[in-house]
Order: sequence, then C-alpha cells, then structure tokens
Amino acid sequence: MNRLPVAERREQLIEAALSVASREGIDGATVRAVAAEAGVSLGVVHYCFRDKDELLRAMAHTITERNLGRGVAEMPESAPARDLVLGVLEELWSNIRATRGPQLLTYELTTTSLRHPELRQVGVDQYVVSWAAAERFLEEVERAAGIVWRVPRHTVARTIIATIDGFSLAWLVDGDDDAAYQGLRLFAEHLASLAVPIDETAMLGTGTTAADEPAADVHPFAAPTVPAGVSALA
Amino acid sequence: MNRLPVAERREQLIEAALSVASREGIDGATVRAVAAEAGVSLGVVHYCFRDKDELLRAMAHTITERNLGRGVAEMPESAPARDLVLGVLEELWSNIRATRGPQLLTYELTTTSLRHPELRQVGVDQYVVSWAAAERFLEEVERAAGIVWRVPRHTVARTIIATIDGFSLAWLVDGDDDAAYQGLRLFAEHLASLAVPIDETAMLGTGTTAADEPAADVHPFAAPTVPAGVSALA
DNA sequence: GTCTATAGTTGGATAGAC
DNA sequence: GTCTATCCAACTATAGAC
Repeated sequence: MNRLPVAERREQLIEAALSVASREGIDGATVRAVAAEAGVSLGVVHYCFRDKDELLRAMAHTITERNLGRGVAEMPESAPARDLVLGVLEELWSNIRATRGPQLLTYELTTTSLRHPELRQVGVDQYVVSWAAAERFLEEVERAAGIVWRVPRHTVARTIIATIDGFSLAWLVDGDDDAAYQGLRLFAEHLASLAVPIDETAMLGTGTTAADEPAADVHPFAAPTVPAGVSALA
Repeated sequence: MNRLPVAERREQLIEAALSVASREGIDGATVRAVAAEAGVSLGVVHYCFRDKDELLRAMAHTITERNLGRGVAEMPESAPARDLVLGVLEELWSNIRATRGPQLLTYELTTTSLRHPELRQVGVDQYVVSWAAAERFLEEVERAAGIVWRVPRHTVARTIIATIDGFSLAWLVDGDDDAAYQGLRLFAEHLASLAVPIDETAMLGTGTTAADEPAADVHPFAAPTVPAGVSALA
C-alpha cells in the first residue's frame, strides 16, 4: 500500500533480509520470508531485485560495508603496542559476543559463496575488507607505539583475522566465553611480541615500515596477498 | 536389484553422501542426489535412514571418526618442541590443501549444526574431537621434547584448532597457498615459544603438567587492561 | 508501486508392487 | 530389500489486475 521510491524500498528489504538471515540462518532467508519480514508482498521483492541472488549480494555488501565503517575509530597519540593490541581485541571480542546471529551469518555467507559462483565475490570481499581493516589497525599501532612488525604486515593482518575467525567459530559452537577470552588474550600477547621498537631496527637502515628481520623461517618477501581479479572494494 | 544387508547399505550410502556433499556442498546432498550417487533408488535411502537428518548425522559422524583416527601417528622419541610443532603443522596443512571439498564441508556442517537443533551435536562433536586430538599432540610434545606449556594445555589446544580453522577458511576463499603457509609457519613459531623446558619449571615444584605460571598478564580473571584512550573505540 | 494468483521446480517422505 | 509412482510442502519467478 505504502508507496516508496525504489531505493528506499531496497534498503528496507535489505534490512529485512539481514534480520531474517541473522535470526533464522541463510537458508531461512527466502524471498517469501524477507517479504513477510518487511511487511510487503512477494512481488515487491522481485520488483526491487532481479532475483534472490541479487538480494543476497546486496545484503552481504551491506554487511561488509558496515564492517568497514566500524573500523578503528580513534587511537591514542602514543601508547605501548601491547596496550593497543589488547584494547582493540577486547573491543572486537565484546562486539562479537553481542552479535551471535550476524556473526554466524557471515560464516554462512562465506561457505555459501564458496559453493555458488554467483556469490563468489561475496566471500572475497569479506576478506579483502577484513584484511584491509586489520592492516590499517597495524599501521596505527606502528605510528602510535613507534614500532614495526617482525614479519610482513599483511601476514600479521591475515593472522589476526584467521585467529578471530577461528575462536569465534569455536565459541559459536560451545559458547564458552571464558575459553574464548583466554585464547584471545594469549593471542594478544603473541601479537604484541611481534612488535619491535623502531630504534632497534634503525641501524638496519631502511625506509619501509615492513619488517626486515624475519622470524626464523618466515620469509619477509612472500608475494603480496591480493587475489587475482579482486581489485574492487566497491 | 543387488540385495545387501542394511548395515552395508548404510555404509555405502554414507560414502555416497560424503562424495556428493564434498563435491556439491551440503545443500547439494539431497536424498535424491545421494541415492543417485550410490546407484540406488530413492526409496532405499528412506529404508536405511529414518529421514534426511539421520543420514546427515551419520555422515558427519563418519567424518569426525576419521579425523580422530588420523591422529598423530608416530612421534619421534625425542626432538625439540619446535621441530615437532613445525612437522605436524606442515603435515596438517598439506592434508588440508589436498582436500578442499571435504574441508569446506566440515565448515558447512558446523554452521548448519548451529542453525538446526537436530544437528546441534554434530558441531559439538567436531570440536570435542579436534580439541582432544590437539591435546594429545601437545602431550606427546611434552614427553618427546621434555617441556611443559606456559599456559594451560586446553588453551593451547583451542588456539591450535582456531588458528588452523581461520587460515583454512581464508585459504578456501582466496586460494593463496603461500600466504596460508606463511601464516601457519609464524604460528608454529609462536607455539614453539610457548614451550618451556622442564628444568626451568622444576623448582616450581608441581606434579601436574599443566602450566602454573601464566604468561605475562594472561590470567583467567585479570581485569581488562584497556588504556584510557582506547576504550573510546568501543 | 503494490497486490493476488499462478506457473513451474525441487525435494522430502510414503505406499505398494515386485 | 528394492523399485516405481505419487503426494505434499516450500520456494523462485512471472503475469496481470488495481
């Protein structure tokens, strides 16, 4: 009944999709369910989106977009790397804990994207955005703590995302808050141990902020981790 | 046509389910598809399994059972912790790389189990088995390397599984073998750094192999050390 | 723009012949 | 034990009235 410009209707439907999918799982997010959630009839959804895939893609895009927005807001001018790392991980964790459904949904989207070529880009985008956010965080820490990382930044970024994903998934299954928290704390310590004060590396003489001293066998100059055909963050 | 005892038929069907699900994804593992894969007709599957859920549960059970079997085969009588850790992670990784489909399937099973109460136990079992395997491995390392871990064993075990899951998932998406390998190497170094020679802890006088001396601030109930300026990130 | 009605698929589950 | 035939539910997608 209520007439709306298409753009607004789309947003409303995306929001509805997000709600249903977070609550019922990705399989529960049928076109019908989304229409019902939004309080419109079936036809409206198909008027706003070419097909279900386009709706899902739009929904996924909104999610990653928001994850990008919720990046590192402000960082102290100067603080020890350890404190910065610990602080951000704490915050990240409390955020995850507070959003079970959406969190699970992102993993459902990842696995789904791996089985459906039409959604393939969704999974790639998720990681591109996550890794980029992690790298930005690492840069901030470098600046604020006056350090560099013992291993290439992108490797550290990838490690951060992997660890958070792994602990989150396990926590979704067993719901053990303490165990997850313990694990993340331990990881934070590890992360902090990867930071080396800039003075100590000064004598190595280099302009780049990338690490020059690899850990044992971790080679610093591995090829950059940009998957082919993933130039688009947009 | 070919008459078989139910038990064998069941195994055959489970095998078929495993194949289809690994290849086409969990959604592709319909009762019909499984029947086709096994070369039997639809009715047969329903004769051997009460319903689809029971088939999926049986399939999942087979997977975790095999993961349990493929535990740490042999471990040297004596070797440095670092070598042991590196060796096992290498092997684990090459195994994952060689089994994309099944690997992805386990994650699909995890997320699916989180949305369907009837399959809830599947996800729990996956982790129980994984954690147990990791703990057994850690015990072996303790013995062979003459060390104990700086943090409770179950925390380390959980970290191992989380890290492997995280890197695997990312690798499934971007297919970057090098990046995944780099990350796991770095993790191996971290793991090795958690080992402390038994001599150094002897004076602490304790019978348990669990760590009694938490790392720096990794205390179960330590208040979050969030620097003033960082809490703004929340 | 929005609705109802309906076409066309797919898939779970059962009945009953063999 | 195995097969064919069939029922029924749920879903995507479209057509056409309002």
